Amino acid sequence: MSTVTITDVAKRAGVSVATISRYLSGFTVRNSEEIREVISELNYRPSAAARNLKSGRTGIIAIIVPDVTNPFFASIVEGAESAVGDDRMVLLVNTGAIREREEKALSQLFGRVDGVIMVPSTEAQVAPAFFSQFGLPIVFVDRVTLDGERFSSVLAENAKGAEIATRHLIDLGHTAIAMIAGPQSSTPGKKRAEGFYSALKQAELAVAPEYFIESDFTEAGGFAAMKQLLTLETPPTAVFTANNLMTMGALHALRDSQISIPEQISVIGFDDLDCADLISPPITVISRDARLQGSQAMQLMLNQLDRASAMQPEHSVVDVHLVKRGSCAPPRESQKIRSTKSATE
Amino acid sequence: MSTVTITDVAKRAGVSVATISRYLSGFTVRNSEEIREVISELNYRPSAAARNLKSGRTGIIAIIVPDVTNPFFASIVEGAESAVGDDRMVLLVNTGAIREREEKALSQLFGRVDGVIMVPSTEAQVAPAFFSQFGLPIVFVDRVTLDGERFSSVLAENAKGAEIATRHLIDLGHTAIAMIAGPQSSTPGKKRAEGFYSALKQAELAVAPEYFIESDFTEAGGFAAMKQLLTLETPPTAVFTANNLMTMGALHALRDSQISIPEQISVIGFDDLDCADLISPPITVISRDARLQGSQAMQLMLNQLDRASAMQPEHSVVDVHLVKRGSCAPPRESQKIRSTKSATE
DNA sequence: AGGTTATCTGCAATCGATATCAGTAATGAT
DNA sequence: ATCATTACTGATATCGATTGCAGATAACCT
Repeated sequence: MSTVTITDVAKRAGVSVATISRYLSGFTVRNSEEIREVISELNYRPSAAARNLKSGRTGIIAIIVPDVTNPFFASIVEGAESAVGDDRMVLLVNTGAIREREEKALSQLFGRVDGVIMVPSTEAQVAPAFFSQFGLPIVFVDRVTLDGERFSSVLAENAKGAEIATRHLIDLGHTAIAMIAGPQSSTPGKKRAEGFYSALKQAELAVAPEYFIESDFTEAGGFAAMKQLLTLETPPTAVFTANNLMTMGALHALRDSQISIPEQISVIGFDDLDCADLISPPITVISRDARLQGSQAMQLMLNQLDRASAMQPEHSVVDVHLVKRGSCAPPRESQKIRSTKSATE
Repeated sequence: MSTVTITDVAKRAGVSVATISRYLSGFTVRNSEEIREVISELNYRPSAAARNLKSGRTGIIAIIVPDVTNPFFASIVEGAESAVGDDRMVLLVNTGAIREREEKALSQLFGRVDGVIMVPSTEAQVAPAFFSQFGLPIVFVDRVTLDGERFSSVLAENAKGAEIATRHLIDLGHTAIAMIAGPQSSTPGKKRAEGFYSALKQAELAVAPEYFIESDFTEAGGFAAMKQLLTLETPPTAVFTANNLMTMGALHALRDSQISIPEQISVIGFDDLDCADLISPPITVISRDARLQGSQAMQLMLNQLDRASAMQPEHSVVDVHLVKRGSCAPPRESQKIRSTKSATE
């Protein structure tokens, strides 16, 4: 039960600790057969702590996410985990999107891990810069911080995706299009809003300020925002929700108010839902491969770790694409007329 | 940039390393003010590796799950994470339910962590026994292994939940009830099947072997199983799916075959779905608090770590309850006649 | 003042592995 | 037989912190 060390193995095998160490490192030693036996007999496992101390490496890569129960972040984590390789492991930190916890995690992590993959909750974060000052590599996923250019990152085509979504609604004939946006202090929140405005501008559509609601990427936020849109004198005929959770919230709000989709309102979301195709109607979304984003982030991390330590940051971007299902349709004639001046059914 | 050690601090402050160490451990030292300054000036962080080596503790608790992208496991992880406290962190291992990877993780983990919280994919697992032989605490969540009694665990009321689900269908008048079960080699797979059979037996209903399909807790498995049930000469009028993913799969199969719920078949699942209430009809399920399961598991782990090391294993069980939504209804008359011979209401 | 605590300090051993360095045995070449 | 080369081996310093021990200083008591 008490821990068996390399010294115990050496004694038992009648050689020096140096020889055991060499055997473990793959060098050829005289009586490797006997050593193998002694090791399995004593059930010896080299102490990771001692190795860390000598080598300065821990073999652990941290991944910091706001919330693993969000399927999107779970996929990123899973992707990163899948790419980590055999000789390293992943340490997960869940911050609940609370900035203090992010910073505290970062400081606790120092010395325990070889690098950090991070999905920051806000761009205003400064800790990473401070952190990397000590030479620990950081890779950002999905979001960056203020000085994000200095670090490797794997983003998504946020603006493009939002543009595609908005244009899809425009092409269907909608002119009263609302957006339930994410926090403008976060990368995807900001970029998706930009894409939305850009598409409207290209179509020369006026932007009604009450059709743009900045929410918080949570289901409750999406619910509240949708409810607010429904109280408007002339509610929009289509709505673009900026992430999966807010899409869920908006759908709940619509169901709660007994508004039918897409007859009364069209809905398109950014990021797929687990059950988007089981909902009636199936929900049209902008989708991208979150798992790939995670594994690419890990790849970038491994590059920094294994190649030269002073490397240029690499930036990678994953594709988005439109998944047409049944939640978007042309506005009804009455709606189109209504949209400018009159009331609801 | 190069790492600053306790020796650097000692030199700069003009005292011995022992004094610095004592300062860090909270002892009163003569010139603590100056030491504080030097530490922040040099931005000194004690090396976790060196501490680990001396103390034998790592401050890291591992959690091994089959798949974090399964919302149920994600909730367990989140719950565990939330209860870990300030001076420890959680290391996540995703095994993809592959047994080799589980065992490999276990052996890699040894020496890197203070304890392991594990959701084993099969009861046949023997590695944990081998593992705990070295004195590392293990807590099982949701599932146990063969010698599970010897370790702490946090299970759910699997059999009871399955019984409630099945009885709910029986009470609605169903007699031709099928179950899409999980692997009988896993705890929840087995227990839920037991609950199913037990409820049928209490109602004195015959058990048709073709109505019991052992699947694998995956969406694809649920899909295939449902398709198979639909090919039967007399398909069941109700089906109980043993986990969230298989429920999704079954729903996809039913949609694919254009079978309407609950008119043509009633569906009840074990474990809630993120969007169970957005699907039409909303899906009735047996639900339990996975997050709580995770946090309780962490609590049990902390007990073992902080209290006496030679402690009796503790066993905890979380409640389940029926969430009635719209996917279960009495069988139609025509169906009832077909199924065996008679009916209830 | 002298003696006894109480409080703090530095030295050095220690945790368990790795890596350097010098040393030994075996092999081959001449 | 001698020397060079190859192929291992063992003793030991080292990584960066913690801790037992003995010594030093200050505080307290009679």
